[in-house]
Amino acid sequence: MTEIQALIKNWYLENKRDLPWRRTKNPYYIWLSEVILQQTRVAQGKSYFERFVKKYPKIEGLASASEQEVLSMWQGLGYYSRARNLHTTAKYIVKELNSVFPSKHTEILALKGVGEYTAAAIASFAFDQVYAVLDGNVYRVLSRIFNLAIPIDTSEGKKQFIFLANELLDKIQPALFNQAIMEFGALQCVPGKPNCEICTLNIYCEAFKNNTITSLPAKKGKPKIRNRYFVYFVYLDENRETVRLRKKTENDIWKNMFEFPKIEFESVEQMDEFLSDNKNKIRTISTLYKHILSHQHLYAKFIVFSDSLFLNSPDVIEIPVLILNEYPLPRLMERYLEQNRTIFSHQP
DNA sequence: AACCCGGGGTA
DNA sequence: TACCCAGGGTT
Repeated sequence: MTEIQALIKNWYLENKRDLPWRRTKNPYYIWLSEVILQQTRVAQGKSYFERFVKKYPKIEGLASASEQEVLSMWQGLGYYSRARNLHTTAKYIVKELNSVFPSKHTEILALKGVGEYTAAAIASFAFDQVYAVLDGNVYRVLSRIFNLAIPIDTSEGKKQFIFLANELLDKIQPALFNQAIMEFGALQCVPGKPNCEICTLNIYCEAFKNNTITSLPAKKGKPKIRNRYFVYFVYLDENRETVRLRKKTENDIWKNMFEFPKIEFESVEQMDEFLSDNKNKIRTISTLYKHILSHQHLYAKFIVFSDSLFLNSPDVIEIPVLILNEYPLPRLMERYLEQNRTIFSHQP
């Protein structure tokens, strides 16, 4: 656990961006930046932050501005209730709190427009208090490191992630660590396909080990379906007596079962391109098989191939067609064999 | 728990 | 297109 903490902090110190709100401990500026960055990318919010700071260097200026002016300053950022709440809170702090930004977590959380995430961010960044931030980045990083597939958009899921976030938080340097884990999520542990090969945490990342990166974090709203495209190579010998199989040892579907050697593609287009490029070596080509799994939709074509590609791979074995049924085969393979008994004349 | 709020970047 | 972004408030 502390090893993971250290790796995240070290990664941050090596890779962090130079951002204006990281150069201050002024709670007013921290708060302003956090509200601007709610559901907003750094690249989009940065110039707005700079303009606000220039126009309202102190919270009194923001408080005495008109709401219309504040909304104009916010124009183009979206989620305009943020601007209204920002203005309301500035007036409240100036008038009721004598312009002193509250430092108690419960008081920060009570401010209009400040929720759990923003309260933890302000408490840690401005006041070095031990509160773990939990934003979209942190959900993604935690779900992957611990391979936690519970949906993040449920109350039970949220509870578990809050627990994990507090567990992993560096209690000595909460501000540094909070910045670090978010930056790590924003730059390295990105949505979609992160480059896990170069990630300094990959040896501790359970999702990387289990090949579940792209399906995390899980959400209840819409289950994430991954589309995959396979071309299977059917190597029948001349007498149709043997065929080649490969044992799937990698962390993936159908681990330790057998299938024909295959190439995977990212899209139908890529798959079709490969097939047309090699059509002179293809003796027969199957129809497109669609195979539905809970989290993946597989699209597969089977080709009888007259080239030695794969034949010398160490993990490809030659199997008599007669004993194919002694090997554990995925249902997709089984479906193909059932529909092609004429090709596999030795199949019962 | 479900819904609303937004503009913009990215694959 | 679909997804996601340093989320929060209301119902």
